[in-house]
Order: sequence, then C-alpha cells, then structure tokens
Amino acid sequence: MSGSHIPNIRELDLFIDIDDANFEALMRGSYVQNFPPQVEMITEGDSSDFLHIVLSGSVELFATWNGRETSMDTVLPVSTFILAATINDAPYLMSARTLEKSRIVMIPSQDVRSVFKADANFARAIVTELGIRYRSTVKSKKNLKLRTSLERLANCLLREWEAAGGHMEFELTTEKRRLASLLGMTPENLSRAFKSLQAYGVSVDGAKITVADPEDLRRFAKPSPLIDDRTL
Amino acid sequence: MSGSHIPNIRELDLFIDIDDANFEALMRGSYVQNFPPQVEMITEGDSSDFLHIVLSGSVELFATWNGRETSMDTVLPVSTFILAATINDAPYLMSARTLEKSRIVMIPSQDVRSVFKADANFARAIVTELGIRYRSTVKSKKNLKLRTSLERLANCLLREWEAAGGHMEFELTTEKRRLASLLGMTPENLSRAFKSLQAYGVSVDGAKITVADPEDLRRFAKPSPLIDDRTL
DNA sequence: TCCGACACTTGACATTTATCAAGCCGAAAG
DNA sequence: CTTTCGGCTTGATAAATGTCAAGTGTCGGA
Repeated sequence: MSGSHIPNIRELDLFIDIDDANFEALMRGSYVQNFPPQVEMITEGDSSDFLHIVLSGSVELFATWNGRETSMDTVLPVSTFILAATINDAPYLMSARTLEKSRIVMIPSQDVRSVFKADANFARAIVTELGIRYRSTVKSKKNLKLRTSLERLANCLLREWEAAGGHMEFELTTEKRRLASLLGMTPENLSRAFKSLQAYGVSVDGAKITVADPEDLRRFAKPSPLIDDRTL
Repeated sequence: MSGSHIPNIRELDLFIDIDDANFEALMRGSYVQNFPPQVEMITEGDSSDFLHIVLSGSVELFATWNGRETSMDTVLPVSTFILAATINDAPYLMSARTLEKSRIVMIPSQDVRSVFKADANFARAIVTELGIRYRSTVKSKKNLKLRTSLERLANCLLREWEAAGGHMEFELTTEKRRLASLLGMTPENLSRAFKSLQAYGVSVDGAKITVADPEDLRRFAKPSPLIDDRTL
C-alpha cells in the first residue's frame, strides 16, 4: 500500500508500540480503498477477513434483525473498527457503511492475528483498545436501559455542546434520522423530543442547536461520568 | 490464599497459558472471601482495586442512575468479572452483589496489571476474554434496540429451553423480578408477557416453564446467532 | 428555472410499556 | 399452626413511544 498515510496509522495507540518489522508486515499485506458514500463495506454475519481503519470520511456501524435496522455507532478518523471480530476470528456482529466519501485501510485479519501472536506489545495495545470499546458499549447499554429517550437526547446534546467548546450555538454533526436511531428512537419522536427540550432552553433550526441555559439543561439531563464520559 | 480451589482458577482460559511464576505471584497476593447473599461487593464509580473471580454461588452485575436500577448481567462460577476496569485502571462502570452465598477470589488489580505487562500469554488471554465480553455486550445492545420486550422474552426462553436440554419442561434459574430487569422491563410487564406467549405454547407455573411447541415459539422469536448465540 | 427526491416536521392515532393499587400465594419465622 | 413478608399477579390507568399520513422545506439534477 502506498505510504503517505502510514504515519497516521503508526501514531494510533494500537500500533505505536508495535515492533517495526511487524508493523511493516501488517502494512505490506494491507491496502487502501476509496469508497463513495453509502457503500456497505461489511455485512454482519460475514467472517472477518479484514481489520478496517478509517483514514478520512466516516463510517456507520449498524445492525439488523427481522427487517429492522438500528444505528450502533459512528467511526471517525483515524480509528479502527470491528477489532474484536478480527482477533477472535468470529463473524461480524455489525454491518458497516460509509456515510460520506471515505478512505479505508484494510489489513487482512490473518496478518493481524499472526502479529498479535508474535508481538506482545501489539497484544497489550489491543487489550487497552478492546477495554475502551467494551466499556463504551457498557455505558451505551446503561444509557438505553436507565434513561428515557428524552433524557438520552438531553445528555447527548450536553456532550455535543461541550465538545463544541461550550458555545451557545453549535451544529449537529449527525443527520437527525441517524441520531434518532443511535438514541434508540424514531425520527418523529426525535422531532418531538427537541420540542420538549425547549422547556430547558434548547432551540433547533435545522442542524443548528442553541443551548440558552446549559445549567438548566444539565439539571434535567443529570449527566453521569459513568455513562457520558467518553474517556473514562 | 489457601490452595484447594487454585486448580479451578488455573483451568480458566484466562490463566491456563500463563507462566507458573506469574500465576504464583497473582495467587500470593490474592485472597478468598465468603460472602452472604445480597452483599454489594463492588460499587460503580469506585476505583478497581481487585479483579474478582466467582468460585461458587453467583453474582449480579447491575447499574444505577438517578434513583433507577437495572440488572446488567449474571456471573456464574467459575469466571471473572470487571476485567476491563482492572486492566484499564478505570473506575467500575457496574456494581456487583452476591445473589446467594458465594465464594469470591480477589486479586489485587496492581498485581494483575503488572503480570499483564510482564506475561505476553496472559495479555493474549485477556484479549480473547475481553473480545468475548465485548461481543456479548454488543449482542445485548442489539437485543435491546431491535426487539420488543415480548420478543426478548421469547428468545430468552428459547435459549433457556435449549440450555436445559430441549425438554418440554424446565426451571427458570433467575428470579422473575431480576429476569424482568435483565430484559429491560418491569415485573408487571414480564407477567403479562408470559401470558402473551401462551399463544405460542408457553405456560408458566411458578419457576417451571413448559414449552409445548418449540417450533411455534421459534417462528415468533426468530432467534439469530448474531444476537442469541452465547459462544459466537 | 422547474421538478423531484428526501429529510424533516406535525397531527392523529395505535401500541407498547410503566405506574399504581390491590390481592394472591408460598416460604420462612414465630 | 399462624403470621408475616415479599415476590408475583392482575386490573385500571397513565405515560412513553411507534406508526401512518400528510404536509413543509431544501437541495440537486434535468
């Protein structure tokens, strides 16, 4: 694979402590591909042939059952996805599609597994990565089981508001229909939920959100580090 | 710690490939404790001082927010719990309480982390373990987001029915109020859900479940390996 | 420029789920 | 044996959420 983006990958926590020769081996077998928007790269149930890394663009992880579909996560550059399936040599539990034009690195799973066996530093980095993802999923499950959809939206907005630097106005980075699915609700319900949050100083104009009184919103949302902290 | 149950622990996938000296080091610093039922051993938010292993009895993992509580998982012997928090040196995301009289091994997290750094085989075993737990949580999240509570119960019963050897009758191993919480519903709703499943040949007498027509139930439940398979 | 597709919204309505308040029943203690 | 407690059930009701249908508005292509 051509080398221009290798530095980006090398800097990932997952690869930064790995032995040079092993990193080389991974890169040699891998290749980069440009995908147009809305292309399904991975289908749940398939065997995990590649570890994927998003270099640019963005990717949606989603799952289906019985004709229904739900959005599970968004993957932003630069990070890997579907690591657990690759390592355990198990079928994908989620599907993945590009949200926009995206540049994706694909490393053959066999290579990842053999370097995992050979390189202890890589194995340790994978532990950290898996630990973080595991914990993030647990938080998401708590969010779903302990909160109503209105509370989930309120906390989601607080997180976005903070990520945007705490300014009164900010733009939603996620299409609303997808945001609804991520939050476990329908688009119609999301619309109504936004309206309900007007009572706490939230107003919406297209993708532009205004939080007039963050403290008021926070009193309603009751954010908890054990659910809402991204890094914890 | 007294040595009688060490063989049990040694046989765990997590420890089976670990170096003898490192295993000794882990056991030396650890100790065993007998807990009565309903004792909270771990409180979410606390720092993870110990890796826990259930030797006998059973443990409930649960989470709380804003005065609400939900059951997240049940831990049966012999297995570890709260591994991710220990390895990442992060606060517990879930609380843990004994469901019955239980024998618990507690290994200081610092010891686990130092052996993790020193022993590559241990690190690799942790990867497998975390991968399995991560995937299990993803399946659980899919279950919650893609299915109604009735569908969740139907699939849960099918799994229990199969685990019990596929006989027409079997006993629920979980108290109903807790089963309800695990499935993300109220006890009242669980009662009504059982009644609704009568239409598919399910009858209930206390903890005894009768599945008259498994195929009929399966047609309704539509189990999927990507949600319901424990091992996948 | 006009048109069509599509996301979003809104209202009416149906379904699902939770809450509240009894009442039932079995297990454990007195 | 009786009492008590707690889990379970049931019915009535309320709240949350989803569905359907009909808009509105925007954006990009013809």
